[in-house]
Amino acid sequence: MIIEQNIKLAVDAIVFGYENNSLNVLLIKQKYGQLKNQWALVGGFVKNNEALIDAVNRELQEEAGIKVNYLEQLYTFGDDVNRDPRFRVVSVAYFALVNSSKLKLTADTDAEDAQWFAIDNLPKLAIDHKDILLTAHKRLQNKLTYQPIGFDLLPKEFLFSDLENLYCTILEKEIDRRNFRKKILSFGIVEETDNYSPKKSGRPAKLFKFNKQKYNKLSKEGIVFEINFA
Amino acid sequence: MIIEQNIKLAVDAIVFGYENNSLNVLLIKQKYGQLKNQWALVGGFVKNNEALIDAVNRELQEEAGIKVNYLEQLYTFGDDVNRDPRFRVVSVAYFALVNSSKLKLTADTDAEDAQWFAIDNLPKLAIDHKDILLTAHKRLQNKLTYQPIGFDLLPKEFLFSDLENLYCTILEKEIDRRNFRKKILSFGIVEETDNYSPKKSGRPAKLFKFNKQKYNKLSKEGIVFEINFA
DNA sequence: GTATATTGCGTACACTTTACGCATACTATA
DNA sequence: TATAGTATGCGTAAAGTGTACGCAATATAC
Repeated sequence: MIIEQNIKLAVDAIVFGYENNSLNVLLIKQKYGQLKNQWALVGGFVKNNEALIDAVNRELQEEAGIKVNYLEQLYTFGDDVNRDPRFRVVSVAYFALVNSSKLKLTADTDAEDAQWFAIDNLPKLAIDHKDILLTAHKRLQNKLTYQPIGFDLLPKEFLFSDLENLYCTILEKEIDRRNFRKKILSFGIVEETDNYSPKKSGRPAKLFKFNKQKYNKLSKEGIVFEINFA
Repeated sequence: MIIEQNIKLAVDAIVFGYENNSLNVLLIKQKYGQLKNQWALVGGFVKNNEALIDAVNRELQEEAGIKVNYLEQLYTFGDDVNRDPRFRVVSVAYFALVNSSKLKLTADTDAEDAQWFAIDNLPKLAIDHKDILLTAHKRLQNKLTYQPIGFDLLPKEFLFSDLENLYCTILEKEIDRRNFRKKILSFGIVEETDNYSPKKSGRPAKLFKFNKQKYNKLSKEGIVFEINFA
């Protein structure tokens, strides 16, 4: 009975990037096989002696040439036995964040092309990858409200206005600039630097940075970092 | 390359029950194979044309003879390629809740025995099932604070003191009885019935019931049900 | 009756969220 | 160099929520 099992196991990664007030997703164009030339999530089959997480990182490297800042398991898609037209595939989806501003995408071994797409302007996607992407989008929106993961989408040093716009863009709502600043600063996990950003107009703004060590410390003490704006 | 994949896919269920101020977990004693006579989570291999969720419900029926009130995917365990001594198994774990008070466990086809164990008095478990269980326990504690899933552990009609004790027991902390009552009632998703519970001492207490329709309605409107007590 | 136990309601105080005012420090342009 | 425009950074009052209790009500046990 066990020996007869004929289910393939894959991993997929939903990689989010943020640039110019736009939330973007990394997609690759399939190079081979039945799904050739279709846009799809980064992903592939798990090797026999490979941890799931290693499989994801390998595919990220092979298909887009990148390393990500944040990676966590999202959900395992395996209820629709026909989700893949080729044969039964159960896919463990992972949720990833990168700072895309200085990133160079290089479609490698298995991909014809790798590109960023705005979340609100996606192409047609292979099989059920659109559903997976929507699940990931919800997770991102949700997680952003109680865990400071937005920093993984930004450069090391950033403006408060960038951080604020990131929250506005991802959560799709207006946030009072002054209350947002107060709230974030009250957590004590962002610090101002001595640097200023070159700007076109308005008062020069300090660059800030995220103190990950302090966050980890406070997090272990059970302190929560919730952002809740009506 | 795909054809050479040799990974087995399983599902496991962590079933929680609550009785007499004790949070319990359902375990089964393995009947066959290399893990014979070891206590383990309900679970087994997924069939070729079976949805993951169907596999879980089937195993719950086959190994313990039960249907559960609440079921959701928890996490997929597949990073340690040697977690199962027999061969590589990736397991999709599910998190389940039942009202165990009127439940009859019947170790069926694949199980030698099926029993409840208090979460703080567990036997030695097969392979990595202890880790899976701990993950589920954390999820339960966490989820209870923002989603009204406690009702799935109680009978249809229950005392406010039962509900309160359930929260105290699972969250492992003291809760002010009067503030808890106010908070829960403010959600508008529990209603009093005309029935009273037979008690040994103290003022007779009304039985309450959970209004799931109303919860679903309010939930869709974006209302959150957070319980946060210091 | 008196002691004990549990329920159900109410209220004051502290703390957090929310809305918004305004000085500051730069650029752009006449 | 005056003036308009723009974004930053700090502060404060009002509304809302959480927290810590007090206490009457209604049962059982003796």
